[in-house]
Amino acid sequence: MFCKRFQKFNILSVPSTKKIVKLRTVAEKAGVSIATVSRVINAHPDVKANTRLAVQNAIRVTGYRPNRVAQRLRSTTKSRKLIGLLIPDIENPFYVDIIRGIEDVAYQHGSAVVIGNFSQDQKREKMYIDLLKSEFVDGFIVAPTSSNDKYVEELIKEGWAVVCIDRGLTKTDADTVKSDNETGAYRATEHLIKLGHKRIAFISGDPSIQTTLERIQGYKTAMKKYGIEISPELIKGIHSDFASGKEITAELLALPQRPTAIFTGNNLLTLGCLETLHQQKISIPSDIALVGFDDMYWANSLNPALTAVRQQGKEIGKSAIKLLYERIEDIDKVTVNYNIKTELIVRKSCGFE
Amino acid sequence: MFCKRFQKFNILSVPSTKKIVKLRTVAEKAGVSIATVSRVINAHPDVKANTRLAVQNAIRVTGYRPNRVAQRLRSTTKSRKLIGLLIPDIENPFYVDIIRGIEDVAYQHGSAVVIGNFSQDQKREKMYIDLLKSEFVDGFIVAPTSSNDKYVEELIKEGWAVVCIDRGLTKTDADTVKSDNETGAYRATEHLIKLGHKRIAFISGDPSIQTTLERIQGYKTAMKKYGIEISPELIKGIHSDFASGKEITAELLALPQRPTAIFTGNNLLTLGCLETLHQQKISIPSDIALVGFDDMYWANSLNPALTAVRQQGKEIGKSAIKLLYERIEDIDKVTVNYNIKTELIVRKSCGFE
DNA sequence: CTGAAAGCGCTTACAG
DNA sequence: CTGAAAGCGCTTACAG
Repeated sequence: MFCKRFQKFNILSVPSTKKIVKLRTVAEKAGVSIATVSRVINAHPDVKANTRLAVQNAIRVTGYRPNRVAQRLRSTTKSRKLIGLLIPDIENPFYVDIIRGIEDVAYQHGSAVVIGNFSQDQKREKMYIDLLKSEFVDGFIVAPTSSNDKYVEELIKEGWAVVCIDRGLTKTDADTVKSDNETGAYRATEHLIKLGHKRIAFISGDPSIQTTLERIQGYKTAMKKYGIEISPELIKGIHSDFASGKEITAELLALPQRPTAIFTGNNLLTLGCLETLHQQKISIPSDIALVGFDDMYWANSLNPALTAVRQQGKEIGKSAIKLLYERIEDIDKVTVNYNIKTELIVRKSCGFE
Repeated sequence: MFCKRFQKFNILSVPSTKKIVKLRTVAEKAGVSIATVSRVINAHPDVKANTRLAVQNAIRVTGYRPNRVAQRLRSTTKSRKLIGLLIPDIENPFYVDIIRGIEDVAYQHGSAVVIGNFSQDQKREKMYIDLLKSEFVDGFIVAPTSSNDKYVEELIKEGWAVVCIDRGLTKTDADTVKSDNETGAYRATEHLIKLGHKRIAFISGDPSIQTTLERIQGYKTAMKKYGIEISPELIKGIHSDFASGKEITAELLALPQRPTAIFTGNNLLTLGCLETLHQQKISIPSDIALVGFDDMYWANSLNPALTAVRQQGKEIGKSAIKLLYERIEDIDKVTVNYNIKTELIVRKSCGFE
């Protein structure tokens, strides 16, 4: 058979079919049954040391690798090292940080991660949930679309191992790992207040998301604490994306009485805000001070460098997958809530204290 | 049985085991054999219309979803809609763009994507390749670590469907989708030259990567074309990351004869460069002009907005997965090479023409 | 057009 | 401690 694909490599070579070393091959090599080989692979204790050695040797010699698909189909009880990850918006680098943390731990455990990005679209979310169920993942890490995301609730009720990230669920108990949004927003607002600002705008992001509400709460608490009146016109949120940041900043600048400081609710909003500010030649921090939620990798390359609330995205990811492993191990254990602490990184976009 | 997990929801509820509607359930409901149900699911033509309707109805009523694991184990010939994705560095947002393109098309096709981020680490790459093989993915999309990445070559030789992204393979024929790096670099350099610059530095990134070499080539071609002498001290590359960008910029600035313009080889290098520039209070573009390879989402939020070579990351991803589907369909078809065009986006970091 | 049966590569009681 | 056998949920020749 002639194979175009390998012309460059060797004109006579034939496409080898995918190599298939099975349990049977190893068993024959080692002179035992496939059951015994299976036991060695699964570290079953009741195998004689000599037998184990012989099998391990046969595995090495044959280059055997278990077929994970067959393993997954056969065994219902144990974890088969496939994790489903449901991300609301892969364009938001905050989630990429989380993915990195998850992937890091998954790699240590030999788990594979199947990713589904649903772009805040419920239909798409549902499709991915169904798909991941059909793939019989061990469990799900998911950022629910809302705090009463019915698909995620259903998943939990059906008995799947689920860990929520970034956002929790109100009606159903679930392990949750998120940032301490309220404190983070509080600190950022307080920082601005201490610098003498009173007209502080908050570009909040999508107000239907719990995270947004918590950040608004933090902002308000700080304002109240320092006895500053809260003007509703200064708290604005539509979506949590770049375009909204841009647009709302323009609205804010057009206000009869301009804010002297802006606090943006996430990294995309910050970038949108910056674009408008630069376009209108507003200088930071002399004309307007700026703090952003999310301390991204580019924050220090901005001019001026951005003062920002750092969320430990990678840490959130790591905690989430560790919790998921525990949940897989014991589906009925008490649920926990992790509030990963945030940190205000003071740089130059608010001026100097 | 008491279940802590559902306390909040309903103190009496019991964890339902995962719902299992199988072929058998549907078959009984429809009064046919499981073989017939299977045929309907797989859109086999030889099913009587009435039967098909009855089965489809039973599927709907029972809420049946095929077990993809069993499907994958059983059927060797057809695509089972699981794609393996091997990414060298998920921290580089360029790859995130690619992932988005891939995910977009995968979603349309009902494919799941298993992701492996190997952080430029060959051992990790190997582990993920083995893992994805064991999962019997339909095919791989991979950015090889180098142009003679032996693991990827092996994969192809073994008969797996593989599409390379961002970087090609020299010794083995493979479908490849990448940016037209040389032209992109050429245009950026030419832009600087036309603005009157002669001492143009190029912070190239990791010189062991093919992509880097192509960009260096583009830079050199432009310099020669316009009769400008190439000073080796102005072409520097270590790694393709933030730290290198920062470091090399500092070296460049310390040169007896400073460059008047810098061209950075990727988005991470650009950010590193910017940090050093801002720290040293070098003003852009009046002290130094800057062009970056990669036009990221933050480019327009910089001050000044960055002139950059846009790579169509999302487009690369889309083309790659489409090619992969074709390759899965026909493993022996002639390989193709796509050079996705780049575009110079002129903004303000080089001054005005 | 449809069904009975074999089998994908494993795991896991069960028996010895 | 080990093996023979059943079976996970499907697909696919084969026979009718």
